[in-house]
This record gives sequence, C-alpha cells and structure tokens, in this order.
Amino acid sequence: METSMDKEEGFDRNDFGSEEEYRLYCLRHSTAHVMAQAVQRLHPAARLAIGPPVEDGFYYDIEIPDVTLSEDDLSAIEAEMKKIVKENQPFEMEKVDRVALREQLVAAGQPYKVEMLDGFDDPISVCRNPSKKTGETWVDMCAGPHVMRTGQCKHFKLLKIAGAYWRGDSTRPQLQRLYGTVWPTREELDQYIFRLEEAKKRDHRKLGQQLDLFMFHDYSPGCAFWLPNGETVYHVLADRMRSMLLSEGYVAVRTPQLFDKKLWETSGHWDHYQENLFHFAEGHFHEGEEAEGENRILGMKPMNCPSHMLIFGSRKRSYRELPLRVHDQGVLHRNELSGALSGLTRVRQFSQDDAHIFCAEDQIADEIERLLELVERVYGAFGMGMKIHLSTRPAEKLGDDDLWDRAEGALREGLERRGIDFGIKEGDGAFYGPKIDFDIYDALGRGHQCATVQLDYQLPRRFELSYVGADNALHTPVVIHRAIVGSFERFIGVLIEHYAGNFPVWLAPEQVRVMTVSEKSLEHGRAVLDALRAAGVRVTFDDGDAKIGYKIRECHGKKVPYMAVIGAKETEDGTVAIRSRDDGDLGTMTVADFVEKVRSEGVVPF
RNA sequence: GCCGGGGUAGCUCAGUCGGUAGAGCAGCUGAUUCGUAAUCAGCAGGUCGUCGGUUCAAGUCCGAUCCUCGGCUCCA
Repeated sequence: METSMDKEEGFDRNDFGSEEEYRLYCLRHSTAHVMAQAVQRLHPAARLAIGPPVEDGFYYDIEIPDVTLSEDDLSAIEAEMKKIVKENQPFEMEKVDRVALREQLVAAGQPYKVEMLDGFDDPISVCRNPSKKTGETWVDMCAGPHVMRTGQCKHFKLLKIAGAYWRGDSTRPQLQRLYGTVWPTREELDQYIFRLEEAKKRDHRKLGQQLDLFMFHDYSPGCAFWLPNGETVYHVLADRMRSMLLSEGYVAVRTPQLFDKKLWETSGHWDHYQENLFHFAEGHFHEGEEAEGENRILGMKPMNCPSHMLIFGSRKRSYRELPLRVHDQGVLHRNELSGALSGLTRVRQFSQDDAHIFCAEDQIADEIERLLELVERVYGAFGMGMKIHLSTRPAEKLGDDDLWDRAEGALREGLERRGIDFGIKEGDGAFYGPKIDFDIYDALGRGHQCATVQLDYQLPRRFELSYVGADNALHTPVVIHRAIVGSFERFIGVLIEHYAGNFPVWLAPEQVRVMTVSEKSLEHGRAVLDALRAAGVRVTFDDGDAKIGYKIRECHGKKVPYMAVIGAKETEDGTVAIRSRDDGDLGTMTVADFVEKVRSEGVVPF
C-alpha cells in the first residue's frame, strides 16, 4: 500500500512500531476523511472536530446542527463513502497560511477546526480531496499522513455511533462520534468482522445467563448476584488466591465496611474521591427527614488501604515485622456513574485479591521480584500473556526527585532481576508513587488491566505510620498496593470470555454430569454419582427420562467438562462411558479411573 | 451524569396504519425407557419496565422515570 509519507515533513516513521502499523495508521486516518466527506455531502452543515485512527479502525467526531444520526443512517453514509472511494480522489497535502485558513474555517462554520487551529503551532496544513467526477474539492485541516488515493480505503465498514464530548470535557458540547473499521484487504476486513462476532458470542453477560453464573436486578444496579454456579467459580478462585498468598508469607485480615468520614479525610479520599464514595449520616431518621443533631457521616470503603493503615498504626511496629504483607478480600463499594456500569467489568460492588505490603525502602526490589513471580505464575496458569510497563513520575507529584529516583530504581531493579522485558510509560505513574502496569491478553488477543503494583510513599505519612529500625530510630514504612487478579468480578468476566464459558475442570462449577440411558440404569448411575461425590467432585445427576442424545445436547449447552453415560453395559461391568466436552467420546473406563482423572484435572494449576 | 439505541412469557424474539397479545425453546402433565448434540401429545404461562397524558380505543403516539446496551466521562 502506498502512502504519502515521502511528500511530507514533520512525520517520523519511527514514531510507529513497524511499517505495517504506519500503513494501517495512514489507511485508517484517511478513511476517517472519507467518512467525514461523505457526512458533509449528506449534511453540508456538518461541523467537523477530530478524526483519529484508533485500534482496529477510526472515528470522527461530528456535530450536525438539528440532526441526530442513528445507526440506521450508517448505511447511507457507507453508500456515499463507496462513491468517494470509487472516485479515487488523491490526498493532496498543502501548507497554508493560518490567517487565511482561519478566515475560511470561520466562513465555513467550522468552530471546532478554528479552535484547534488556534492551539496549533505552524506549519498549518490542509488535505485536499479533489474529485474529477464532481469537480469539487473537499478540504480538511489536517497534518496527515494519508494513503495516496481514496481508492485504497475500499475495505471499510461503519460500526457504531455514540456521543462524545468535545475534547472529552463534559462541560463542552456533545458531538456525534462515528466509529468505523478499515483494512488493507477484503479478507482482513472479513476476519475482523468475524472476530467481532466471536467476541459477541463469548460476551460474559450472555454466557453468565446461559450458564447460570450470575444475575443482576433493577433493585441493585451494578451489583452482581452470584448464582450457585458462579459462586462456585468465585469461591474456587478467591480461596486459591488466599491460600497461595498465605503460603507466600502474607497474613489475612477482615476489616469494616463503614468508616467515619474522618478516615477518608485522613486518607485523602474525601478530597479526591468523594463522588465515588457511598456515604450517609449516622442516626435514625426517615426519608426526607433531616438527621437530628450532630450526626457523623459514614462512608462505605472503596478500597482497603486505609483500614490496613489503621491496623499497622494500632501498635508499635518493629523493623523485624517487615515486610508485613496484609491480605484482605473485603467487599468494596464504589459509586460509579450509572451510565458507566457494564456487566461484571464495571460494577459498584466487588472484592479483590487485595494486599498492602508494608516494608522498608531497601526491601522494595525484593518484594517486587516476588510479586512479579506470582503474577507470572497465576497468568501463566490461565494461558494468558502479558505486557508490562513501568509508569514513572507524573508532572504533578508529591515528593522530591531524589525519592522518585529511588522508587523508580527499586521497581526497575525488581523487573530486571526477573529478566522481564518491560516498556516505560513516562509520566503515567500516580502522584504518590510509580507503578507497574500489566496488560493481560486473553484468548482473543484483547487486553485487560487486572494486576496492579503501586508504590506509595504518601499514605503511610498521612497516617503517621512508623516502625522502630535496627538503629532504634523511627522510620516511615513504604506501602506497596498490589493485586494480582484485581477485582474477582471483573476477572471472572474476563475468564468467562477467555474460555468462552468452557472452564477447565478445576474451575468448572459442574465438573461431571452423570446421565442414564434408561431407567434400568438408575441404580448404577446413583452409585457412580455417590463415588464421585465422595471424592469431592462437583457432580450432578441427570436421571430424567429423556433420550441420551437430548441429555448430551443439554449438557453441552451448559459446557460441563465431562459426561458420564450409564447404560446397560456400564451397569453390567460396573464402568462408566465418558464423553468429554472438548474431545468427544473417550470410551469406557472404571469408576475409580474416572474419579482419579477428574481429581487430577481438578487440581488448581498455580 | 451526558448523547444515542433497547425493555413484550423463565430465555430468544415477532407484533403492519392506534382496533381482542404471538412463536420457538424452557416449564408442567401424560405417553415413551430409548446408547452419544433436540421422542410425541396436551396444558399452563403476560398489568407489553414503571408512572402519567392524548384518544371511543395505546404494546404501538406524547411526557417523565427506572434499568440495560454502545460510547463519552470517571477510575486521586
């Protein structure tokens, strides 16, 4: 694919990871132009904002006075885009005089372009798309780069339409964002659409219902009800995380839900996070009534860290206790905006494999190294890859550069000691300390943020924590906020989609379903059920009078890993005929062999 | 919270121009006792998210509201 790069200045190809990335960038950005041109052909009054490439596609933010587009309008825009592609207009870049362009944009009623122009340094350039067919030339202020001609933007599809604030600012006007995807070839476009459809089939909300894992109810928005199957998955996971951490030298605690507002003032949440805190006045009173007298405000915890600060500060601490690793699976509440809630990925109530490590500064690198080993062990067990980044000091930060140098150095040392290949996100750290970001990749190659490791120098100071060092002087501990799977709610959502609902035996809520061919085999069926139950296998019994084919179909629908078919032959031999969800008919084996098989596959692999 | 979709039986969905609410699956009952992805018949199942309005008449039109979906935003 040809691009216009050679003709342009101010663009460095090295800004892109690869030649392919660069070409896709050009293609996607160019197709955004084609879409904007199409929209302006259909709606001449359309005001354009920005139209950047994004992962797998592009969007363009557009405002059309008095017109609200809906997804039904996308096909008309696509049709117009096809014409533009067919006209094979060239993309012609030209540097222009900013004053003249500004006048033109004002005259054309393009307030967003004007606003952008005023924020740009010279040189200012426009992109022209002359059409031989219509004789018109479409112009957009743009820095490029583009492909050579609109004919290259052939394999596109518009996907959705959504509201988006101008410059992401909710006090500014809301524009209409049109999303599309585009690929160099028809095959790649088809593959992408196929991938979207596959992802839809795996949607954890759909599978959650199909597999009876969880539900939601209008009366508790953003809070999952874990049904028996889902609760099993939750429990297996949470229990394993807990036992793993205990064997890694952590201690577990359980802490309150409700705290006096003073705690949140101390931690800083009241100033910085109040809108996400569920809080209310203490005392007895009814709806609409004012609480009598001086009632203190209670807030539900959105994080466990303040509780753990209180525990650490509850008595004199010695350096000999460090590192003190405090694990807490407490339930957390965050008052997320109603419009932000989404399945298990964005909830108001959840719990985490949370822990805070109190340590001395010279213990940080060791702790980081240990943590990284755990993260790799856990995600390796799920067959998930990851990319790791070190996020360094942001512009607005607390603490001097010397402190940050040491903090970033300690994280870097931990990463290097484990031989981890990591990137740097400059300035992406929290204001209270640097952090390590983990991007976890699932079976469809989609990234998720679950694990987190953050250094915090500020919170212990706010709580005036200290320990007595070997030098008999008081020192302030450093805190490491860390979670491996993060919110169990979100992580189970990710797992459901990663496995497409086909949980491995160790995680499957129902590991085996025993099913009889006819009622003549009921007795042996019950014996098999009892044997499996006695071995601790999660097993159910389908003793209905449906045909075996029906039972198998039903069982596949629930994605149970093993079916134990019991007919006359098995009854006579005292065996079971095993059908695997993933590998089909496995033939006949003894009950004892099957129990052993399920038990060995049921062992948690981390 | 904001913009735009959506909410009809347990689930998936149909319902035309405003004129007596439908299907498949699931459920229940009965028949059937069957060997690896759907046995047959019958029955039952609904205040069309909720509240209000327009109308002789509202699932359908209007308004409000709740939930949900796609985004924005937020995630110190």
